[in-house]
Amino acid sequence: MNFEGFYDLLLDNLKKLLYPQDWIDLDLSFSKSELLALLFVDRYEEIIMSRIAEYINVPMSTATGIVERLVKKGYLQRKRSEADRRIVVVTPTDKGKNLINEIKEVTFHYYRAVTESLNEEEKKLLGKIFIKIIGTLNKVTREEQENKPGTTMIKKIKIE
Amino acid sequence: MNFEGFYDLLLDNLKKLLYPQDWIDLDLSFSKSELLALLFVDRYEEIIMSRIAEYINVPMSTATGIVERLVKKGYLQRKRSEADRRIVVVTPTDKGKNLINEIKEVTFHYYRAVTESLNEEEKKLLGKIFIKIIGTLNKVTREEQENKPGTTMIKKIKIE
DNA sequence: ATAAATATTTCTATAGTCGAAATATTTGTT
DNA sequence: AACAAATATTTCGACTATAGAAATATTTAT
Repeated sequence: MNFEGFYDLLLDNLKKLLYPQDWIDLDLSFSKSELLALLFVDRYEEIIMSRIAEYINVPMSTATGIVERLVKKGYLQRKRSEADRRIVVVTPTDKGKNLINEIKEVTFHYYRAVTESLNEEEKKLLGKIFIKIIGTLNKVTREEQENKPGTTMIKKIKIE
Repeated sequence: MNFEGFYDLLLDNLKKLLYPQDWIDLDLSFSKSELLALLFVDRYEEIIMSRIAEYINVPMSTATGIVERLVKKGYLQRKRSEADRRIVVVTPTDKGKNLINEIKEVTFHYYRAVTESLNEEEKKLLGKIFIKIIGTLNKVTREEQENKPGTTMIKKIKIE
């Protein structure tokens, strides 16, 4: 596939890519951040507010709102840490855990739909490609940020 | 890659996927819809409001706001159709076209970085997977919509 | 004992979205 | 030709999500 083809394909499907709420069409009205937060909390089983804000990349004040809504909907619960009473620990409720399992199932459904036509070797290769791509994308992004004028930054250069 | 690995990878990178404004980090503060609208208008060079609303999947009232902002920022322009004066035709300005070219360049930059990092075999498989993924997303979404109760629809069933 | 640091929430302003009503224009009907 | 219905779009008002600043509570350092 050449670039032109890729670009057209991207345009055709960008809309779908941009609204992943619709990927996981489970009749739940979640904002993107809420979805992220829920998945993140489930992953670590127990997590503090600052980590959530850090992970979804929003200020604490926003994170408060996101978690607040998930608590109101009954998917998460908050409690103060005993060791340090400034800290708020967030955990999924049973309802939250059930929901995440549903999401995992839907995800699995997609995974299988894509991979079922592949043989073992291809599946293995796919994993490698995936990781390579993500690595490359991260690298390019980082390089671009370093090249950005205006922002003072240390640029690492290779000495051969 | 098995499902567990895939799911972890997805979680790690979902955040990045969800905020594609940051992919195309060009120092312009665009909402997702604005980006979509701009790319869409550029693609057809000349397009009417209803098509825009349809494409980005928002009500007309929202589309009005989106285009309004892009016009204010100088990327798009509106004019009334001579043939039918109810219709508003939207076209990109020169500034808008330049911006889109920049976006295309950045996209190409990423595209090349990824394709260069892969060997022939990997590229081939990737192309296959890409098309498969998009097809699957389209299919699954469609099926889910057909299954939604309330909306009357024809459901196609396979006879074996 | 008190100042500084840390974790979080509350408050206020702002941007984007949506549905309903309003406006302007065209098409169909008699 | 006259007027109702249909179409394309915008305006208005309500609501949600987000962010920065100030406030609160608690812990750590001096």
